[in-house]
Amino acid sequence: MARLSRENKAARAAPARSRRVKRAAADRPAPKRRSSDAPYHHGDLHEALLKAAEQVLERDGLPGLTLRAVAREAGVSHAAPTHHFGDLTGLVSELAAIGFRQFGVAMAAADASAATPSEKGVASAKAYVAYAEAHPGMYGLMFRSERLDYSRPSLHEASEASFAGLARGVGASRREQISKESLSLDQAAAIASAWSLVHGFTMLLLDGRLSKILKLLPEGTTPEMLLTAMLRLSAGRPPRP
Amino acid sequence: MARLSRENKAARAAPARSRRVKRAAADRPAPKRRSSDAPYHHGDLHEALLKAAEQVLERDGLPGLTLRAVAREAGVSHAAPTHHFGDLTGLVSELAAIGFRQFGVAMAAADASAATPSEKGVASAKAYVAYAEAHPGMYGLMFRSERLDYSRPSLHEASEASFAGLARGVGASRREQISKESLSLDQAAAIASAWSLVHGFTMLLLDGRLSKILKLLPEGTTPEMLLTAMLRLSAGRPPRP
DNA sequence: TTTTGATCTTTACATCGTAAAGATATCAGT
DNA sequence: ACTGATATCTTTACGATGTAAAGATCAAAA
Repeated sequence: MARLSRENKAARAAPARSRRVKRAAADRPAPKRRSSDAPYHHGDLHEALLKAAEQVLERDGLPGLTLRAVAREAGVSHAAPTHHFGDLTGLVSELAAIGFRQFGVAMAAADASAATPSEKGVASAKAYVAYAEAHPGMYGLMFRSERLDYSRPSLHEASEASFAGLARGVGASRREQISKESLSLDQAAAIASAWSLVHGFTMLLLDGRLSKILKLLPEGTTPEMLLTAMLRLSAGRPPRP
Repeated sequence: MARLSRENKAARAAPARSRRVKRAAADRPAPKRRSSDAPYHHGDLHEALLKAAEQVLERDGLPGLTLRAVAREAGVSHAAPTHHFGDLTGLVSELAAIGFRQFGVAMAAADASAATPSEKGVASAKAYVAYAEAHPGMYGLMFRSERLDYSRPSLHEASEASFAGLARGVGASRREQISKESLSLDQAAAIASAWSLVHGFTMLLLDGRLSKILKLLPEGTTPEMLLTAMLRLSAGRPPRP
């Protein structure tokens, strides 16, 4: 089951160097990249840590995303991230905020690429699922992590923006303005339905819970084709042969 | 002996009793229930551990569900669960199987309580969400835990049964038989849509991501009312004032 | 140049999962 | 009834993790 048992599999770089060399700035961490984008003290941690965290996340999944693993990946001591993010919740929340921004960009691009409101809806839904499939670790972090702190401004704002985009898209497909003050039950139901459908589909797909359904479908049917059929249904169209 | 002065933060029950009395079977663990269903060695662990695990889960959430916390709750040593479940994955998987069975019972009851296929669908959907609201820890364990082992027969079978019930319900509402051999794209889309909608709604609700929408609705609008409106929409009914 | 403060490293500790060895009670076989 | 075998539970031990605290190091202000 690949319990990931020993965890020693890292130990990639500089196992012997820690002899307390003192002085010798050229011998800094730098086990990985050493590009010129290190204009600061030891380099631009904060940014480097976030990149390392995303790599660890997509490589080892959510359970592998630990402060120490990120520090290893970035080639710094295990306590270095603390100074930049406070604790694991801090790091994870900042990373999730980045995810929501990437996600928002992808959704906006899909929306802009389609002409009619109905086409925009389909394109957005496909982009939604496509993002999750391309970045399953990130999507899981954003939507299933118990360690997110939404009181952090960056995360709050980024996720808020994602939601606003969704609400605007649904409003457009209904040809009405979505107020920021109040919603009719019907508007709320439309928004919640769209979000629930696509979010639920994505979660079930990432969790492998649709594989049985997909296996019973004609050879070569992709998740995207299934999603398309679902959207056709919920749009009230007649079944297609 | 009786080190035990470690991990005392809980210490909810019987904190003084661990005096190592040797001999004296009546003084066994039994810090909690002491019913007559203890026909075995020290009592019926396995069952007691599962009950303790559910309590810990619903009290402290998924992150609080640790092997040692369950052992504490049951009043046994921290390594006792290992012998019954192998590891944390084992315990968690068995507990999830129990959850799927509870869940299946609730869904079947809802289905049986309604008359027409369409009413059955609505009742089932409400029962789905109601179960998750009543047992948020369990639902999270079943649908968002990364530590489930579906190769375990009990879990595989229990979750399989849940899915079969869902497929059967959707088939009934479409007045057609769902084959176990193959599905049409339309049938698959109907099943996946129903599941995605209700599962997505549940996840978003439990994560608090619908609270903003609910807050913009007329005073006193409950999640269930929102769900009802959503189901009305997806059934293709006209909006209701 | 010297001091200061931010950045990073060491060290330390409590908790967790898990393995292994020691204790204890139940049961089978005589 | 006694004795050994076996399942059950406890102790002990180890590596991993998050996090706090103290020490070291470097950029830049003074």
